[in-house]
Amino acid sequence: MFALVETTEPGPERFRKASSEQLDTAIFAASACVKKIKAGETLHMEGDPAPFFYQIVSGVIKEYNTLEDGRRQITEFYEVGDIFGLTDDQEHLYTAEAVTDSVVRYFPHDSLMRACNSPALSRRLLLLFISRLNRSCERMIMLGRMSASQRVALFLRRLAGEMEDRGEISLPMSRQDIADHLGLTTETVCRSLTELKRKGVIEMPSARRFSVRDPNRLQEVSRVACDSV
Amino acid sequence: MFALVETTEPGPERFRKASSEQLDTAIFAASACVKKIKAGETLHMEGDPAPFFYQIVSGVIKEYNTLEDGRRQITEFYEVGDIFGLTDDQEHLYTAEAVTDSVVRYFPHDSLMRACNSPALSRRLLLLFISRLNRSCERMIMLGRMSASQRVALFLRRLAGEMEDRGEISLPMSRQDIADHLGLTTETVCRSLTELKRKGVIEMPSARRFSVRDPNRLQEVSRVACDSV
DNA sequence: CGGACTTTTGATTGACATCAAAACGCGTGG
DNA sequence: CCACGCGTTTTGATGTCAATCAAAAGTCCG
Repeated sequence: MFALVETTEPGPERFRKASSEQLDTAIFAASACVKKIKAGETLHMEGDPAPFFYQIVSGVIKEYNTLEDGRRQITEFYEVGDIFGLTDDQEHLYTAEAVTDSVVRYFPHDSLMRACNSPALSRRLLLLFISRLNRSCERMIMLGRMSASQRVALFLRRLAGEMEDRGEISLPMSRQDIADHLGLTTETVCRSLTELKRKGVIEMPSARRFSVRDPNRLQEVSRVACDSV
Repeated sequence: MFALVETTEPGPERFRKASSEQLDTAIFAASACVKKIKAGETLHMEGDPAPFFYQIVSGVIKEYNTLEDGRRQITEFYEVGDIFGLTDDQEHLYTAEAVTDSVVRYFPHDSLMRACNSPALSRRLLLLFISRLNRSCERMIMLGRMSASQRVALFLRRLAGEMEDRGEISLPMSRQDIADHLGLTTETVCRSLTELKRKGVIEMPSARRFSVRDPNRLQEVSRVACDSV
């Protein structure tokens, strides 16, 4: 369980959910406990003490910040195998909330520092963080320089890419969540999705499922300026 | 030179340029070489092979991505002591270009992996990366959820905070650079600055220098919605 | 079936981008 | 020292994309 997994690169993507995300946690396992949480429940809030960090066994967890006026920025959706809740000081900077019913295992915060005694694990951790930084950089480009439809298209592409699926893909998060992740409003997310459906780029049998009908068009939309035709 | 520096925390800031940024590079030093580059010259481009990573001896370096249509997203400005150019595979994902005439020392890429043999250094690296991730998360909030004036105010506050100065602070980068960092246009950056000047929050003796007249107001502007009064 | 929440569509507004041009700096050469 | 040219910064006028406001349609569950 949670073996050191090496996957092949999925293609010429400049940014990708790193294979190193699949981190061997066997070394932590001795001290690991498991916890179930229901959709909508929070694991911890911003400012809470951080005795633990987590790895997802099943489900989806979102990590976000809240501004004074209630606006949120979801920094990441985590899935099976992902590790989150790492912090340098003793408190969490983000709120972690379950998107779906989930199971996580948790590890004492200091086991991370102990992990540094193992060169092999240190390297894995280093690679994990580098890939996280690269992903977060992609986010900056998205948030800083892309149009609404580009953001939505890229988001779908990432989901589809990770799922490695040609069939139907689940969209476990709400429109509000997507909006808070992409720096948009629910209405704008909806309109962008409608646009993609109208053009025949994607299909949505229900609000929380989609499939990519025209991967090239989807890539096109997420790469260049905005809408044509 | 480049001793292990521990600084005290500057205050109740949730995000900050981590003290751990000051990383002991003595262990790399055996293999270190020094390079000078002039303002506007690039150290490396996106896609270049990445035999080295860097630490700044003097000057300011910007790291950015370019989109197909020429738009840029500057992911970070690095200053004295900062380390950059770290990558997991063998090529750089970002372009690094000197903002001012600069001096950098560079280290072979694999010395990073060798560093993992030292538990102490591994811990330092881990903390460095965690603080980088936290900073990049602050960026996401800024880009995703803040107004133009909030972004500019926050940018100035970060500069002022890092400089730890009550007097005049240098603004080494151009308006275009600031815009490309904040996800805005030069014009909007200008207008926001003019606004702050008009309100008496900052003073600008020249386009590339400023001082904070009213730190509280500056904080206020960077925190809540937008302009009042 | 009814109520509450989520998603979608429509109308309007507003913030920032874009387009355009003036003002300002700054280095070069007369 | 001043005139010139060029790049950067600033201001102004206008346009546009996404936010906001509002309401209808769809979905889930008791």
